[in-house]
Amino acid sequence: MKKQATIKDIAKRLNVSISTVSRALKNAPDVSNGTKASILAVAEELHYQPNRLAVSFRVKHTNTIGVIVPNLDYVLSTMVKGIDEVALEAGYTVMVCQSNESFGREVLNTSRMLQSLVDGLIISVSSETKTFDHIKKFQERDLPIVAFDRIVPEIIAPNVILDNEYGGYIATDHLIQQGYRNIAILAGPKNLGISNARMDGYLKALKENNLKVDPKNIIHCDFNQDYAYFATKELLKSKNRPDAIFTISDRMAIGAMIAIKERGLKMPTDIGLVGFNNEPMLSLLTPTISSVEQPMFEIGKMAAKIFIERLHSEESPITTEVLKPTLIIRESSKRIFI
Amino acid sequence: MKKQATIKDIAKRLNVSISTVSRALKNAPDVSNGTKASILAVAEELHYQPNRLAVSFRVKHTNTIGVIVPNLDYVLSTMVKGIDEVALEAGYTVMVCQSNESFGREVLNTSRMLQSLVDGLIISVSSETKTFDHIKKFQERDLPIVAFDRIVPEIIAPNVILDNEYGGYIATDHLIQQGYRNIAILAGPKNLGISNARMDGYLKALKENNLKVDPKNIIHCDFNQDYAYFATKELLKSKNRPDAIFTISDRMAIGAMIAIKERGLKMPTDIGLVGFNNEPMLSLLTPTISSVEQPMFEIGKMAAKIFIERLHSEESPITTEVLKPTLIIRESSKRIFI
DNA sequence: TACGTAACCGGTAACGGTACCGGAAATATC
DNA sequence: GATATTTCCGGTACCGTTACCGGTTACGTA
Repeated sequence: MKKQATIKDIAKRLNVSISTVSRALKNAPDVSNGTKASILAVAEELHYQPNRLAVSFRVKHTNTIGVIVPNLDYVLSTMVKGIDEVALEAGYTVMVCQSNESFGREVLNTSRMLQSLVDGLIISVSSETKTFDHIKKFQERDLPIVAFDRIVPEIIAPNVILDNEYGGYIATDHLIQQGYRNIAILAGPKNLGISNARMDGYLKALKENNLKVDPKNIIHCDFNQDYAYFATKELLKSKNRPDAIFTISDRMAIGAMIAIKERGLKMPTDIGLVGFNNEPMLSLLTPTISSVEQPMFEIGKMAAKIFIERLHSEESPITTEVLKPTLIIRESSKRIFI
Repeated sequence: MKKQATIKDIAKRLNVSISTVSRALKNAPDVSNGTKASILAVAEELHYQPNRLAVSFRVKHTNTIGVIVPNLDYVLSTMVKGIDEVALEAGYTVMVCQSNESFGREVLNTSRMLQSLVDGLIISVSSETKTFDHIKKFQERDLPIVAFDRIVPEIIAPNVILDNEYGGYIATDHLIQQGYRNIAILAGPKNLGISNARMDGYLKALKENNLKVDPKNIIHCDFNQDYAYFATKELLKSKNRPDAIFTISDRMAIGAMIAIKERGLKMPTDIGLVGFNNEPMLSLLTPTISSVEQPMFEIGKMAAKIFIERLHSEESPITTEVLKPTLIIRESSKRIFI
């Protein structure tokens, strides 16, 4: 039981040629129903399993799609689940690799994938990634790539991303509607795409509501919780302290929350807080925290869908799909009850 | 730039045979240093990339290891990260698939992996999985498998699991040390391995401390938060209500916490609570919740390590590695201060 | 009857490598 | 100087499958 049956075995068994077996197995039209049936029967009997490696080697594509993500946190892993969903549906196998936010890892992964002939790449680039030659190699081989979550500049490829500006806008606008007037933003690192986009939304909302922008209310800091904690602590010390904070990630919101509590301020009365991503834990905190929710699953599905389209029709247009987030309002920012 | 260079191309270029090129590329001893160098140079120049598919096809193994997990939650995804770590180190590529806790998906995934000739399987089975033929197929083909996280009965293979009994023990013992005497357990579904093991630890701790077991304090319910909430609600109504609860997952602990708060009880004074897994959010709740922490990363690394060992030395012994969890004590159970 | 046309099937090359065998040249051994 | 031994390299079969090119056979049509 160690050796796997091949089409040769079943050909021998029936005294037909391997070509006939090959055709019968893929239900080609030029095989009689009789032989087709007997071939199928013998295949069943011998527990024949096609050797995908041999097929892939022959036909030069593998029906597997490479997926590279910086990590598998809540957001990314549900996006991957979305990719998985439609890929499986369409008969593709998904190969997931994590770059761990490391450029080196990402390059290694792309190289391995290229060598094993994945049919293309769906990628959310690492934060370290500044050059894109490793990705361009896919294009040189005419393999489709689609970027999601984080967009890839310099590369002409479909993108599936969140409308980050809109996310920043609805979060800020909501705070304004709740009567907050001196709203700070804990933005991410400067020059980072999503960070700036979310901040643009913030600025737009302020402008639309005729609120002036106070530079002191715009804080750039790392995504992590501790930075946000210290930044908030500083922010709350100032004489004209903000009465609301919008953070562009939930982790940062947590940091801000801790600083707020330490300062003895109450949410939402003294100060409002809105995060980004809507991680499940937010509804467990006291107070529960408002957040902007991404359609993660849909983003994943969309990315895979577009990928498969491009795989089939050589020159489908290169689009960038922008999905809208929704605001989940909870206690931390709900000051007005109607 | 569309076609990839092959050893044939570089052989032609140098007027040597493809065998020589093949040998030179893998640094075989019977090629002179001179030709080796020139071959390497030309390979570089032509951007030669070995076709892994061709190699795998020829040598009948792929240097990729299949990993199947029920999902990619906090625990599992860091275990996968551990697997990734050592696999990459050892030159293996990892192929991760999620079964979504579905038996059908799991079977599909194993089948695809078998067809694409992964070198073996590292698996945490889905909760639906009751039959194991799809896994046995790997063994029939002499492919190593190792089970982790959830053990696989009926299959003779190395296991890497947590010492769940010990986990239950330290959690319960800690509660006892803190002066709690009437300790309930929210166990998982009956007949589930990890559930029973953790409960055994609970029972052992009670026995060692000469506390009698009250059957009403043992609740079997689903892993999810809502069940735990309702179960706890019932539990707290009884006249002789427990003064501490140990839940075998953090999700359940959350459910219990909500019920406790609703009832107006204070942790840790009125009632103690300990969860399992130590998900990051626990330290953000009020009160912060104690929990048993798994060495997730280590479990993943260990699984991969054992896997690779078995891959290389045909008959290394079949062990089951049992890693110890540690207890993280937080506010929800810390009643005695020294 | 003869011929054209489907319908069906077989033979074979090829995909990119590896492994094995064997041979020639260079070197060592006596 | 003849033989034995390395050292280095080429030839070739082969892995499992598909694609392509033909060749039979059977059947319909004139």
